[in-house]
Amino acid sequence: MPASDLTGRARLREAALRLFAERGFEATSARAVAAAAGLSPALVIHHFGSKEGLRAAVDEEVLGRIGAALRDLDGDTEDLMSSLGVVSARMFGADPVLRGYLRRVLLEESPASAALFARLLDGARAELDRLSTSEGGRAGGEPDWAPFQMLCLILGPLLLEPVMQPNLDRPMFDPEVLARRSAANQRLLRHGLFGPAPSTTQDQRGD
Amino acid sequence: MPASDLTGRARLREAALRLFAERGFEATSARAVAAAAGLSPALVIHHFGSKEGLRAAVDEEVLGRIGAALRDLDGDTEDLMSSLGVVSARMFGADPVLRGYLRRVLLEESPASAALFARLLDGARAELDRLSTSEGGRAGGEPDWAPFQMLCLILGPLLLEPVMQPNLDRPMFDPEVLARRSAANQRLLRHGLFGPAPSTTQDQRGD
DNA sequence: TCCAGGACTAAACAATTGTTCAGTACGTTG
DNA sequence: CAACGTACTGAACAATTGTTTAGTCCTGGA
Repeated sequence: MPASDLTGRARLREAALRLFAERGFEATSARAVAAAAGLSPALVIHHFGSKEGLRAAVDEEVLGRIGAALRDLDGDTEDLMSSLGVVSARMFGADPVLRGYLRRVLLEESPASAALFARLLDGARAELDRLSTSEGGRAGGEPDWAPFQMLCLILGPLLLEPVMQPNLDRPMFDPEVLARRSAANQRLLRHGLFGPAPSTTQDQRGD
Repeated sequence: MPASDLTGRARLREAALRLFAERGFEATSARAVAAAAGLSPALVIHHFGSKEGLRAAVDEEVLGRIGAALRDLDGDTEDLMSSLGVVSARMFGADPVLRGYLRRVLLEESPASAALFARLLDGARAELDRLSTSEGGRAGGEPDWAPFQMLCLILGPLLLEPVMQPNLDRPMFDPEVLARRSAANQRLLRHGLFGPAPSTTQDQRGD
């Protein structure tokens, strides 16, 4: 039981993260969180002031993890167009709980979620700028929409996982499946759906 | 007051659709639905058996509307690649309430939502088949992922509307904005992000 | 006319909700 | 040792939840 060597506050936060991701915030009672942490419901108030305070703490924790992962990423920009794919793989792919929580956060209209999305959008824009100069050409179409399109391709699988997974025989975020999807996304962004054939021995990083 | 000439059952269902779309199912009380419809909470039980039954009725209504729109669509396949864009425009674009409800439905893992998504996926697949033969070439990359990518581009704006809208100065589903986005999506699917320049006098249908 | 049935309501039900309160155990500091 | 603050608890609080019950109103068929 590795959860038990955490402080009570942290145990509550972890349990809340898991339950909020599974059932959503409204559908999760403070009692359920406390029970999952093996503690008294009154502790939620004692540590976080209110259930809403608990949500804020979980939000902060999650956004912190994402921020850290994004910061780690700036170091290894080995290949163009690969970075956001690595994010998607390392972060979204790794932890199903984090995926579930993010899925719910991105659907709300809280300032925090809008800020997170704006950050992701900036990342995509920067990546596309680098990419377009290296690719020689100017950005196609409406350059305003390109970063958004890119984000749709990356976040789509995250958001649609619950409805898409039943149509597949393998886990969507299995490393191999994710790598193949990333490769397909790269090809789409570069050449469209009907571009040159994929080189079968291509490396499988990036997005 | 055009809502008042509906039967009580329909008024409850409409109010529920609106409130569920706004706040979500769990966060909406049966009393709130009844109050919005100007009726007694007991009527929810009388007409639908339970709050869950009300949700089922709303689901059926919404899926019915979508099904009808999809069926209407089969007639006018004027141009390749345009159909799903028209769906997105006519259906998702038209009604913000429907958008909100769909957004929430697609995030759940109910059998109904998976079935709806499977239908959309089939539509995308069929569209891409038609498109790939007309386009001369075989489908690029992993043809398994192509329909999913297409759906991500179409459903992405729907799902991400709450977090994306704050980054824009015009409504995301304004007809003109939506047309421009559809055109950008078409170009991406055909030629990638760095393909030929957009012909400025292009018509604005499709996706 | 009577009456059967559906639409509809007010009032109350038990259960669950977030939260408060009084109090215990415990380590730290004076 | 005393005092204190912090982690923590069980029991209770008021409010809200979905649902039930008993009953009223009204319409349509016999």
